[in-house]
Amino acid sequence: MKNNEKGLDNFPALHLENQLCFSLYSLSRRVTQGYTPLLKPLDLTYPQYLVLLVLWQAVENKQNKLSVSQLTKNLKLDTGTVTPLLKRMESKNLLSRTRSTKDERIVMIALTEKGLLLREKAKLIPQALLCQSSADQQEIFALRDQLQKVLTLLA
Amino acid sequence: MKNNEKGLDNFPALHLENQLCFSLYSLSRRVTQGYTPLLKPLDLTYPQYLVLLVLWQAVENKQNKLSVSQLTKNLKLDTGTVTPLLKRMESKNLLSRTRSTKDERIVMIALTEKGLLLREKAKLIPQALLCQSSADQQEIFALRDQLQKVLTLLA
DNA sequence: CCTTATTATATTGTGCACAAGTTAATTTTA
DNA sequence: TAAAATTAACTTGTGCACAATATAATAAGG
Repeated sequence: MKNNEKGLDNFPALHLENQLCFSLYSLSRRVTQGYTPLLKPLDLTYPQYLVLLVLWQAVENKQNKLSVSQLTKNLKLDTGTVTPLLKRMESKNLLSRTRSTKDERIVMIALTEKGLLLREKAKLIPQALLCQSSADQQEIFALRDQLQKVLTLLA
Repeated sequence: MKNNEKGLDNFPALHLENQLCFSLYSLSRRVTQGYTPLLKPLDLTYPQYLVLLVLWQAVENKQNKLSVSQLTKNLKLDTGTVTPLLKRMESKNLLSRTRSTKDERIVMIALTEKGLLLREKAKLIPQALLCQSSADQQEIFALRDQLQKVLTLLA
């Protein structure tokens, strides 16, 4: 009887621990889980936090409104994800959605006072995560740069 | 008027591109998107493919059954994710779910013939992805090892 | 103009992901 | 050995993620 009739062949390329994809997938979820307890007091989910990061950064550049498409581009998510996400955030009074008068296809997103003020609490989060990670800052930055490099290659 | 009344403070730690978390999150989704066109001909989603990877590897170790909890441990997912995932795969006739007689709390998962044979098609996938990635194998392995290292630190 | 194409957002349907709570079987312990 | 604790899997509810499609407004071409 041949080996493969018993399913005893070796397919090392198919082993879970050999796959970059699985490491990425696991670590990404693990990191999100690390954020959860810090975001819960702010009543935010992780994707909602990412939306606020983009809007807060826009404010620093004196842009107090972003279109939905600018947001989806920044977040690298599609409208099927972002539209309901923004609606949930609107219902929590974190931002407003207003249709542009110049071009009525466009919906502009602006932070509310509540959404802007949340930044004061959120600014403590990155440092808190670094502390609990026991990985030093150099390593985190190196990994981030390597990930961005691969992401660019795939884009 | 003070600077922060206009929201013009700088919060570089809150900038999207400075956050490891966002790079991980984006790249992980991007890699899954790379798998999708290759998995579609096999009628598999990415998490379903991961389940099969675990089961195929078990077969190589002459284990033709794994408990649900062994699967969740390998995949680092919780039962609320895995139970419905396995039911969908059972309904596609990729695997069987049988309650253990020794301990009736335990449900054992085994590949069907169809699930086992799918490995022959799936074994082409890792190489296909490497080819389209334009990143060389050394770099992929280095990144994978770095991710696993961080994952261990956080575990 | 008026049609055709494009763009911006929204909707629908499926499949994860996970917190929280449930149920039932087994193990531990008093 | 009966009560308490633990374990394994399931269920429920919310929130993404994305493919595919729809709708409506604007732009482009004839």
